[in-house]
Amino acid sequence: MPTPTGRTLQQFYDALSERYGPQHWWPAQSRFEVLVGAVLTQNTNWRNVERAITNLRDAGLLDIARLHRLPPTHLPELIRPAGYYNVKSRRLKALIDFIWQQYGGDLDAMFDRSTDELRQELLAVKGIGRETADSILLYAGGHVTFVVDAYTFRVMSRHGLVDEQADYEELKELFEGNLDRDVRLYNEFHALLVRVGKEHCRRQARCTDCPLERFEHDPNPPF
DNA sequence: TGCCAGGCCGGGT
DNA sequence: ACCCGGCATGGC
Repeated sequence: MPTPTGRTLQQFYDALSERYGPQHWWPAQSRFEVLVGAVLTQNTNWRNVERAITNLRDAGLLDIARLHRLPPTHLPELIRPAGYYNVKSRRLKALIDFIWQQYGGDLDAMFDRSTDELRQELLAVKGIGRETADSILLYAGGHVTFVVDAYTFRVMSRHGLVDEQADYEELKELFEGNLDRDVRLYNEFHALLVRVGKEHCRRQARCTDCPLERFEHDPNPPF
């Protein structure tokens, strides 16, 4: 995709990739753990999510069948460190119930579905929004769907690369429409955006020592 | 100490 | 179609 400035989203990715190297996302030991983490990390520091996941692992509950059998009243205390533990318990339960009823608890069967169909089904589950659905699709299912999150918004808008008021689907389509359809690329790109967001793009601070400065304030946004 | 962290929902305008 | 309050812990 040539542009007026000669830069592409791929080059934007290259700049990040060169600076940080591979991110090895999603940080999990199984696909099911990705689903759990995707729900637990909603508006929450990943460090706190890790504590909750450790609790589940220690209890032998990082397993869809066991978690499905677990009385719902036991879940909040286990995931307490992740915050919002009451709502997240219901959301996790709703997700597991959905997989149980629609796919007999079989993740392979679930991910056999087409990306669009499965995305719609996941979005119909209470507590599963767009980012959570896309994270599950990409990082657990290996589906080619771009994940947008708060960091994506912040990093891209801070550097004048998207309109401040762009919404989720708009930003998602920007990436999907200007990159090769490649799971590895989508995986790495989103992880890198989180990385640079964490290190250089805090909410109430100007970006510092950012590898993306050469993309900034371009009167002719490259994409 | 107050602000922040890999959202989402439901109700109100 | 937006806008907002609620949800909650732990780190800095």
